[in-house]
Amino acid sequence: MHTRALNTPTAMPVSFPRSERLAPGVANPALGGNACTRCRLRQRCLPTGLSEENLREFSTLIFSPRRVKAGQALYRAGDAFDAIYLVRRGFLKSIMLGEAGREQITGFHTEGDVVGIDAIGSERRTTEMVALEDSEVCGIPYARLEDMSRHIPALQRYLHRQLSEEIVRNHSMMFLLGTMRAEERLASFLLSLSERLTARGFSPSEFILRMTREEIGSFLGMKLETVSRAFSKFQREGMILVESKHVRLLDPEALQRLIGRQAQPQ
Amino acid sequence: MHTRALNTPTAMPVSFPRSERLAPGVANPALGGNACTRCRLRQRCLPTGLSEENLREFSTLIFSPRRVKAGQALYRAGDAFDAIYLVRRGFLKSIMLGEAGREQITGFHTEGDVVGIDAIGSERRTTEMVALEDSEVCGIPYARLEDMSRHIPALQRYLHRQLSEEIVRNHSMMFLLGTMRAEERLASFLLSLSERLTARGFSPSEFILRMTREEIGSFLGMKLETVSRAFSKFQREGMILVESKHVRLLDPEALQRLIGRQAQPQ
DNA sequence: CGTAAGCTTGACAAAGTTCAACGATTGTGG
DNA sequence: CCACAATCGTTGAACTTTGTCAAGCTTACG
Repeated sequence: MHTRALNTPTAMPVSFPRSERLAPGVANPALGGNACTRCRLRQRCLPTGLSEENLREFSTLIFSPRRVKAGQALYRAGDAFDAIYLVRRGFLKSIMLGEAGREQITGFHTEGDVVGIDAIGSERRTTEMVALEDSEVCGIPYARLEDMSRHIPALQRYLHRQLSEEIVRNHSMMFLLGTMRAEERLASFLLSLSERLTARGFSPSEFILRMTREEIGSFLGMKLETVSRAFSKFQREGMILVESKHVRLLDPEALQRLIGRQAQPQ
Repeated sequence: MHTRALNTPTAMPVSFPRSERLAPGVANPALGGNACTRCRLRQRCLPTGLSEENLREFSTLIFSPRRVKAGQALYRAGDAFDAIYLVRRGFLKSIMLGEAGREQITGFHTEGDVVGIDAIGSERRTTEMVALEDSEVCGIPYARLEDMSRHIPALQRYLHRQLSEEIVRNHSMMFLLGTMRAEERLASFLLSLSERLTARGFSPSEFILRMTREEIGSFLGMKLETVSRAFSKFQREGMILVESKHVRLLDPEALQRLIGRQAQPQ
């Protein structure tokens, strides 16, 4: 039935950009110093423009990959902030906790993403990072990264770009939460998910949601029932096919149009 | 009535990042290169822990203060990103523009704040910064700041702290927009405004709003009528006194309680 | 195989928006 | 300096969107 690879943990991407693959499951030679240069994600996660020597030096920074099982936390609010992480495999959510048991998901993260960078400047974590499926991350001790970025300009630029991207993402999220209605939010969510998966070599139109309706709702600032109804409506109107976690976008332009219409001057 | 001296920095062209390309960051003759050490805001806006020498060097980075009149833009979306700014006086809003004329205010800024830092990593501005009252900002060319932060660790830390604070602020905003109801948002807004003003030595309980109801609404993701009604309700219940832009907090604890109650487990 | 978790849907309630009217304030040009 | 226009703020009433509660169904899992 499916002709395209889905974004399941087992499926390999169909057209992985510059596919440079290590046999899946092969243990990373612990701190080999050049582990990164052989990583299948190096195009995506490493700073560009490093010399061979710099790359080797950078490589020594990195902790050997750490596993985080589904449901487990990579870090919790209150933990000391001492490292940022590169997601090597899997899928995670970051959560912000407030008073009265209120909480909100502030992001979903998958392979190639840098996570945990938001705590820079504070001593402790203010958010929590929890795996939604079995995942693997590479830690980079932040103090050493900061040091090293002082004499490797490309690394400094890399760090700043990551921070900047975090800020830009947050801004679009504020925009979404501040100006869009429920259906627009969901449409926007689906399109951006599709975009991110495409950039990783997966099918742009068909994917598996790794999170529950409740988690989508938390992220988008709405209740799970509203998420569910919006999914059903999109399906009824022929824009998507949805069956539980399995989604297929039939008419992305329609979703885009749904977002675009609103509010003209005067 | 203000007196206007035509040969002061006041007369700077509005579009200076584009046209005024020469000598960015050259020490301002009028201010003698150590202007910062004598600035009334130095405790608040400068990096801490700089040696005398470093401080002097940092000082040479800074453009002489530039005025932005109420209603004018410091920069617009699409402008080249080449500097960040320290607000020396006044009050500004940052705006994010979307399709279909949608827009959202993503922040309000006043003296001592660092603004325009969000575009790091991109070539161009993605947001717009507009003065709500006559304001004055000091520009810092970003490229040179990045350079200099390489050999002055305290400066690097300063930069990272600013970025981090931006991220943390954005997260609380996402939390507010994602989990709070209209009245909670407004209460939260008032309390944080009070907090910020207190930190600047103003009265914690009485202040003048520099923005309209519509701007508050845009920031908080609600309509101006809803803002107005919430104000009226707070007043009716004795929590605040409000008369147009003039606000007095009578019972901050009640506002705090209003936010705190909601949602228990199971 | 039974229980828990997740998803969908309906009916109703609550919150927020829209539209409209009107008063107050501000700013501008005569 | 006044008069007029424009902007801003408040409030009511009708309406729309979203949340709440409840039921039933499916799927996952021990």
